[in-house]
Amino acid sequence: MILDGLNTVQRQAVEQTDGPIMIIAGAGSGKTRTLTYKIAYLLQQGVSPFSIIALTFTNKAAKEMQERIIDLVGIEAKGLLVGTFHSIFSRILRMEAERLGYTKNYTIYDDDDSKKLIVDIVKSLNLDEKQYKKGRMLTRISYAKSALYSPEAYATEGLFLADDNASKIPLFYKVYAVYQKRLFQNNAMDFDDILFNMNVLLRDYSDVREKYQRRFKYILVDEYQDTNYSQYHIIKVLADFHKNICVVGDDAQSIYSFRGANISNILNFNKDYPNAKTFKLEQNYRSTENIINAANEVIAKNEKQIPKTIWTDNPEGEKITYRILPSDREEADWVGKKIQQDLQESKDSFSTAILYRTNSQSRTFEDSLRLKNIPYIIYNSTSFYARKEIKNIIAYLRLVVNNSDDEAFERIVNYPARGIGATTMDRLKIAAQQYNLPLFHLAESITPNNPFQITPRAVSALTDFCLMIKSFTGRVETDDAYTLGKDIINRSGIKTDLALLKEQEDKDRLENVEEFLSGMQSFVETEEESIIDSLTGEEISIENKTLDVFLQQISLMTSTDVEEDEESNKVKLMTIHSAKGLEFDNVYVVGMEENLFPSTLSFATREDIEEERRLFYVAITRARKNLILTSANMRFRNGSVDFGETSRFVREISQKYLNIVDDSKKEKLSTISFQQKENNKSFISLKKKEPLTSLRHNSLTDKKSSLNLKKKEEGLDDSWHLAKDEEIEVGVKVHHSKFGYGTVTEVELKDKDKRAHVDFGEMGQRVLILKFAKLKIQ
DNA sequence: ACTCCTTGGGTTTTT
DNA sequence: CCCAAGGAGT
Repeated sequence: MILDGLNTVQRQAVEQTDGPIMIIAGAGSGKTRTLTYKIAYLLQQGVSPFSIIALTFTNKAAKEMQERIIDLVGIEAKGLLVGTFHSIFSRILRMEAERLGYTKNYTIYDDDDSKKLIVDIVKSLNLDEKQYKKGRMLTRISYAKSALYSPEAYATEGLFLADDNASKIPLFYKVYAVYQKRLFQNNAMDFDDILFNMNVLLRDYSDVREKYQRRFKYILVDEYQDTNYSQYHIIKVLADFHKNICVVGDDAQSIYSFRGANISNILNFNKDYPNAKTFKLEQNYRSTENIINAANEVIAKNEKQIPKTIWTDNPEGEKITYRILPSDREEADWVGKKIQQDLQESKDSFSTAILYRTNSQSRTFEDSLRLKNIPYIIYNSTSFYARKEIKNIIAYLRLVVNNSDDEAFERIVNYPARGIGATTMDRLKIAAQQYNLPLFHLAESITPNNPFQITPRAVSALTDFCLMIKSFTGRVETDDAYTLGKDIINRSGIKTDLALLKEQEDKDRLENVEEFLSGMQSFVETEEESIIDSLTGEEISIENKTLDVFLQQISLMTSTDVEEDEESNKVKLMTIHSAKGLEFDNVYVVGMEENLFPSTLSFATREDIEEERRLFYVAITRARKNLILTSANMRFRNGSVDFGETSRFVREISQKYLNIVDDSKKEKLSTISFQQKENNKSFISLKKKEPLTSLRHNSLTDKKSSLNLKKKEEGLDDSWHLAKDEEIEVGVKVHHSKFGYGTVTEVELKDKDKRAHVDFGEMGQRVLILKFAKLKIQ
């Protein structure tokens, strides 16, 4: 019997097939295991795979689940609908798009596209771009959509309007309205639209609603604590007929409120479904006892949570290491060296991750690992597809598939250069706005004597361009993605353009293009999926290997969606957010400093701090065996230097689980290995005699910064010298290599270090630790 | 029309 | 610091 591998609660949760079910699954408690067994169990009970839908947050989680189910029950699992909210609903929307006025080839806009569109709109409405910032606009639009407020509904909601007024963006509702109109005109949806429109579809079309309500007899939702209102509502509607809904989540791991996730969805599940059965998976199979104990201590500091006791049978394990280092560079250096040692000790197992709060922290670690020849992979939110040359290719593909895609049109109409410059584009855009038409449709019908003052030469260039695109468009339905994509890349001139250039950078780009093409090829070569509903014989969907399907797929891909062989035997670098759901033997949580983690931006409210704490909880519960926390006393951030105190989260762990090593007070040179002295001579010499600024990340290559340094040093004559600690007194004039001239306003002794508060005038008030600051004095 | 350079602005997390 | 947008020069 397949349920043998489960513990009592897991088994109960699996065997309870019908009715509303909530599974509270602590970190490492076998959540995925329970979910996959549950689906396997349903199949074994004779439930058709076509009547099961399982929703996850990442493609990776979906893929893993699907594979594990196939392992359990074999080929029968085929036809199961397992995927992310966005991927499954965007597929359903493709089939039903016409009802909502889109075509099935609608484009999915990413944040970049959305932001460009917003800038355009803000300009056209003559609004102040500094007040109506694109990022802010997008966040607000996203917020409105996630709460299911259409532009019309938004404009009649007094609370929103009052808030916009108070925030000095009273016309935001207009931006939102035009944004939505333009998206629609472009036959495009942003990420939130996929969920929003799914809601509209279910609300307005009873046949569609009933079809899916009846079809999905069993609905399973992973990471339920991270659903927003829009997602919550889709699930609620879909489950309304059979009411077999099983949600799995952990309120302690809710970390996405910034994108609208609402923790009350999980906290209030029992209110929505009063007869719901709740199961708590509390035994942790992943981590050592020390790690679990520490994690429990940390999360106990939060007020809002579902009571539960996470425990483990695992051995106590090593203590958690907390190591303090002098600077971000030395932090990265130390982590690199430690990983190198670990590697030498256990050659075959290679399960190590470096987790950080912000993407920008990856740089120093990347440098450090590269220097030591340790293979690594960075999961960055700006991934392969975000590279310029790839974005250009994708824009071609998008325009071919969906001629109305203005963002794509603008991006490539003159790449490679074909004589369609800014003036022409401005005129074309004015015309398009006048007629409320997509750019392409205007461009293809324009004549030499047009009323828009577009020159005959430009008209001819535009016509040629449109004809070329159209010729490809005609092949979308018939050709496979690879054949068509290859032709587009060859005939558009992109390849020739890159091949002509001789710089190494262009060669790299050309290589990326080839890689992209081979990605298309493997997409085409994977088996075609045709899904037939075994109950009704109805064809549910056919995923042909055409370009439109390819595009839809890649627009929902993220940096974590890489092939397994690409990530095996590599150190994995990612943000803590991306690490959710993953586990590693060795986990380094770096940058454990107040202001960085928790982030300054979270200090405002208790809720925000609690979310940061949950994030920390997620971070430490990724570790199976070894957990290492590090912090740096000083760190370069946004061009200036930060002095960080130990994060409050570290202090929330009792000493009995911690092994604290303060490596920041030692003579710095002693921490640098022989190998590095060889490789990094100038780094050392800089450190010896230069002030702080030369420790910057790029000190070896960044010419600009050394120039800056010189500029600031100019005017310092020989009478200026490095100040001794005792020379620093209130009122003394000092010079700092980065901040310039200043006056000491206060001197204090803290953590055994003498610190000076210095007023640098325009550069602001700074608190400097004297032993690092290398202040000069006359 | 294109390229290079300067300037200015942002700076948490992402499907 | 890093990027993107705008300006100046070719």
